[in-house]
Amino acid sequence: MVAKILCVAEKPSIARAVANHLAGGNVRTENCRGSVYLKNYSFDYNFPTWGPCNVVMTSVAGHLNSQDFDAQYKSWNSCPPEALFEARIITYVETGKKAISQNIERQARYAQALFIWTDCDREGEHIGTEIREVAVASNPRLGQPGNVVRARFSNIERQHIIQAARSPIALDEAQANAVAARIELDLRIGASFTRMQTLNLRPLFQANNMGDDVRVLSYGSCQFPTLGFVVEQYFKVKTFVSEPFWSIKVMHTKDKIDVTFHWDRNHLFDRMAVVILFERCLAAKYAKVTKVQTKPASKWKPLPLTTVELQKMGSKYLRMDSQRIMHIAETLYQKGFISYPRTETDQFDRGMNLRAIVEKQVQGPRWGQYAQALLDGAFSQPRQGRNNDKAHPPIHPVNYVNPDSLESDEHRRVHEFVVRRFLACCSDDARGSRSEVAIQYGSEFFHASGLQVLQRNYLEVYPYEKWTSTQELPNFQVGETFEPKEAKIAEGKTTKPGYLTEPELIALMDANGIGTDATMAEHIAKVKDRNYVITRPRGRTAGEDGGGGLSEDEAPARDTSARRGRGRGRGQGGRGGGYANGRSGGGTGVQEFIPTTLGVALYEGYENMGFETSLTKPFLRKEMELKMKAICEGRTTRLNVVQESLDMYRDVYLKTTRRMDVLQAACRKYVLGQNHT
DNA sequence: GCAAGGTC
Repeated sequence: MVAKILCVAEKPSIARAVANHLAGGNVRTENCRGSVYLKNYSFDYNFPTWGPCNVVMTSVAGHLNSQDFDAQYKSWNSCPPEALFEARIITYVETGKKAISQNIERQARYAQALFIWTDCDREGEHIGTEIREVAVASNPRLGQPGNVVRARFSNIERQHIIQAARSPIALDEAQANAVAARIELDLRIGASFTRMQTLNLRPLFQANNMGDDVRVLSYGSCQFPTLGFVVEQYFKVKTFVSEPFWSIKVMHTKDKIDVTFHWDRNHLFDRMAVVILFERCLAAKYAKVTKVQTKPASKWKPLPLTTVELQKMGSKYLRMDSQRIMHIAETLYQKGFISYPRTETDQFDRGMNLRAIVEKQVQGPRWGQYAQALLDGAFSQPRQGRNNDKAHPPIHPVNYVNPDSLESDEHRRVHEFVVRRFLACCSDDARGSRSEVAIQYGSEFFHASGLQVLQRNYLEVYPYEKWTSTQELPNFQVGETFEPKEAKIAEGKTTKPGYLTEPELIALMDANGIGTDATMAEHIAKVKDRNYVITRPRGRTAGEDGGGGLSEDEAPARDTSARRGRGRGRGQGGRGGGYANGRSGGGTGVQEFIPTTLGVALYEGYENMGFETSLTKPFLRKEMELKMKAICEGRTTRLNVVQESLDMYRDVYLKTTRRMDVLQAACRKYVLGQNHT
């Protein structure tokens, strides 16, 4: 008798890819009843484990189950919010997912084995247990040991998939348990704190006709740290005090070329000290060349594209916010133009045929010639980053599409970026030569440097980065002495930092483990939606609005309408710049984040309570991550982690309600313009 | 009406 095997992937795209690889062209495709995008693929395959089989390959679409509190807790007035720390949680399949779970029930009924093909990460392991639960309920025989297995795969190259099909392993229960703990904690803590905050603070706003601004005062383990980053930068801007500093500059002209030598000490904050050192320079009268050096310099090509990098680059150069970028990347993916857009991987698998992907871009009107040049010999293997999520390759174009056929300019910009980034990855680093001249003048040392760009290489196809030659340095010889044309003390001052921009916020979230590649943009959108922060386009230059504007360090934003046209550029770096290709015009497009009075009030309120572990800082989320890791490694259990964490949050919750006056005072201070004390 | 995580 031929065995029937049911395979279930995490998403339709994986089901399709795996089915095509295993079926070798002989596959029957059926629509899944009640779902427009789910397909069932039937084919025959000879698994070493089960012999010749009839296979049905299908998928879910992410998590199958949802969880919520028992119906009796539904109303916000049904119980004190802290009851949600213990309230019974029910797990159910949402209406929209019924068709998916029914499909698995039907297909599992006569299967001898269930072969799970979810992503090989923690969430994938948990989704695997959800699939198993549905399948075993429909066909208890699958519950026998060894009848539910999973595939171990880290990309969808043919050979790799076939290898995975031949060597199934067991689901990792520990990883699934870690996720179950996260789900429970996020729900209990999020819901209880959200209700508590809303019920206690909203009346304050309503009494002052600000009820419309405050629908829900939500708390979430990702929302609050995200808000915290924005508020902390706001305070840095607000409390910034400019400090004067002084430096020495030495100017000279040789071979009709003007050079400025910069002080090795950069600058000092003590004017008298600078004056004394400066006088020693003048007293020496002659400067002596101590070093002349010309050495190769290169600017490295970018790493293969991850989701976080796409969002950072996009919000910096493509004039869209991260949520918009992800939405567009998703549609490009679904149409088959780019690979899966949610990936942490910044290394291409060695076995991947990158030249074949480059070849598809040869017909592109704007970058086709460049792609052809890569194929004609300029191709260079991409750099390897340090991240690999073992589930997806870096984001890359998979098929050629004529940009003019894409539905909007935003789609064209995101698509063009993905293509150009990929081609840049497959190119050589930019090459140049850097010359340096160092001099001693009195007791002090100075230097000048010049850059000549010799081969632009990847920069030709990647206009988002700049690397330009500077004026060449005159010819100096070591040991040569000269009397500088001019030397002077230059005065400067430290410049005010800017508010957080979207790429900076994403970088902070990424570094602190707040959210995942797929959810960061949602958390940012959420704190905007909650009226905790607003965004506005970053102004172009200091003092541009020519007076009359509000000063930089006034109160935080009070409404949701962004005030335009003020603000100043950052002192150093990170200015976003314009989109290259001569299309920069009109503003940099990068958005900056400013907390609202409400956002500052929540932040300050919790800070003023003086808890050891602040809710507005990323440590708690980090701790949860560590605990999940401990579950995965068998050092603790799901039950332990849930109990421990709930005990801790219960404690914070209790302290918060006891000191609700502090939180309320902060709200009054910022939102209602009243002083507390 | 609450969270964060998958995914369409």
